[in-house]
Amino acid sequence: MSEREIRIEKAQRLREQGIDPYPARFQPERTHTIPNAMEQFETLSENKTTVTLTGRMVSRRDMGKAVFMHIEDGYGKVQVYARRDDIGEEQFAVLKLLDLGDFIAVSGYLFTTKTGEKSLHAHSLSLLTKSLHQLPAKHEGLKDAELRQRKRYLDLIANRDEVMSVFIARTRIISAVREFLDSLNYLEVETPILQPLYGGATAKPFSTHHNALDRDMFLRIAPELYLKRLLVGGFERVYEVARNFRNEGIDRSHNPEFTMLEFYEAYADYTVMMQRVEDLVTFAAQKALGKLQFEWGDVTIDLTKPWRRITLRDAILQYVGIDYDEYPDRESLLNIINKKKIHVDPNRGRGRLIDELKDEMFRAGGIELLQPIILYDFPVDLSPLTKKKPEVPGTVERFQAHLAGMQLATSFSELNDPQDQFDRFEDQAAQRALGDDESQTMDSDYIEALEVGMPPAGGVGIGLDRLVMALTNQQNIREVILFPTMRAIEQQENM
RNA sequence: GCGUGCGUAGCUCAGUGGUAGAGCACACGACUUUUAAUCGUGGUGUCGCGGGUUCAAUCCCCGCCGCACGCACCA
Repeated sequence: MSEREIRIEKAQRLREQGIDPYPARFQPERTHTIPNAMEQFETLSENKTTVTLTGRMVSRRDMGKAVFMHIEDGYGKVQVYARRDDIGEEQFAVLKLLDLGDFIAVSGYLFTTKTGEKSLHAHSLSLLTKSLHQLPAKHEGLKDAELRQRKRYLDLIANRDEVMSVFIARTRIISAVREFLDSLNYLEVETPILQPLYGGATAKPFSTHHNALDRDMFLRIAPELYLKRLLVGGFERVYEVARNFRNEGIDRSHNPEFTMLEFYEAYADYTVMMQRVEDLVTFAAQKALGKLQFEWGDVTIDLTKPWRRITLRDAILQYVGIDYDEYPDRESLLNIINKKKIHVDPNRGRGRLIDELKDEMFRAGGIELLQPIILYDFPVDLSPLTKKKPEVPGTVERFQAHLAGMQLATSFSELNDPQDQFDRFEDQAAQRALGDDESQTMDSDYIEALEVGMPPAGGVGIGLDRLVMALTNQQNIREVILFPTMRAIEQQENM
């Protein structure tokens, strides 16, 4: 007989004794959360005040006519001491049918055991929920990475402190991000996830079909083009905490669905947005986690402002030893790259080659480049939505913030010249025709919006999952996403 | 997508070409202040799935599935 069958039978025996293993309500009601009761331990125990605590039974030591156990609620853990003489024959018999994992309510008074543990001395207890499965072994935890992600509830139970603290941090960070933007009079908005055209980033989309409209649609790869339509409409500062979907590979820093913060500000340019990014990240870190220094593996990352700012050109020159401005065409740049024995895809355009040099830079820069850094002034090739920098031909007003070696934010002065935007889309379409299936598609409604007039504006996209990774020392994005995308496995029958 | 590694009890892990083990958990018993409680007794199983080699496969080979890591792609 399996553990599950044993527990189902126990539930049946409880029912036969008139006890519902899944009661709709219980009396008396919970009086305190566990930490709440512990905070008031002195007073409550002195007066032997009756308190009722609830939680999942996570350990248990049977001592004949008495039982010690620990119960855990959403906030803390406490030991319960239940003697037959205190709770009575009937309830003690019920207690004998309870298992690790069951939720119970316990009423009694707080006291300190002779070994010094603050505990709850039960005078009555009741079953709230019967558990039909064994909990993972308490001392080993749940280590299997696959099980941890597929059955996150088990992960949360077994590795409670570590796992819960990461996700609590995540929520606090995102709350702090909202607080920061709200305080600057940014308006949080929602834009379509289901889109007739996808744009705002270079990525492959997930496509789907709307039956009633008989139309193919896409899950958004970015909210960008909608948010900027709102600038056209007259909102000056908008942001969205946007779940995006990109039909691409999965690795330690990529999940097919991920959360991106985008915010746009009229009358600002990318230099203003640099300040915003620094301020936002440091505010969120300080507010949510109370510090600006963070462990990242063996290194301490320091978010203290100001962050290092360097042009992409200078950074690549410093760390890779190539000044790409000296190689203005694709062939000469590829030539020097090959001479330096840097491995790149030889079929790339010049912009892509520079992008690869940027990656090479982070490999070469080592731990120095784990610190926050802002790289600015990018080649125009890869930035179809970015305003050109008038002083430097071939360059756009764009920056990327990197943290812990990951690209954290990308930002630019938003292109608002409809003709220029049209030409860039055309250019993208040409690249698409050449087989680049990630180039952006012509969005003529967006062009029309720009024709109506979008004020000059700066915009930022920040990968919030990655921000959380950096601030919680998690090296894999799946550790900061509660239910990361998994491959399908055949469903177990009878589960 | 490619390469490497891994997949054994509920959990954490050993192990072997001769039909599978430990600790925890679990079952039964003892114990009314224990806390990795203790003591006694007893099981745990499609050894990821499918095929092949072999007298015999959990082990060797092939394919598949899943996961991890690296590369590619991307944020």
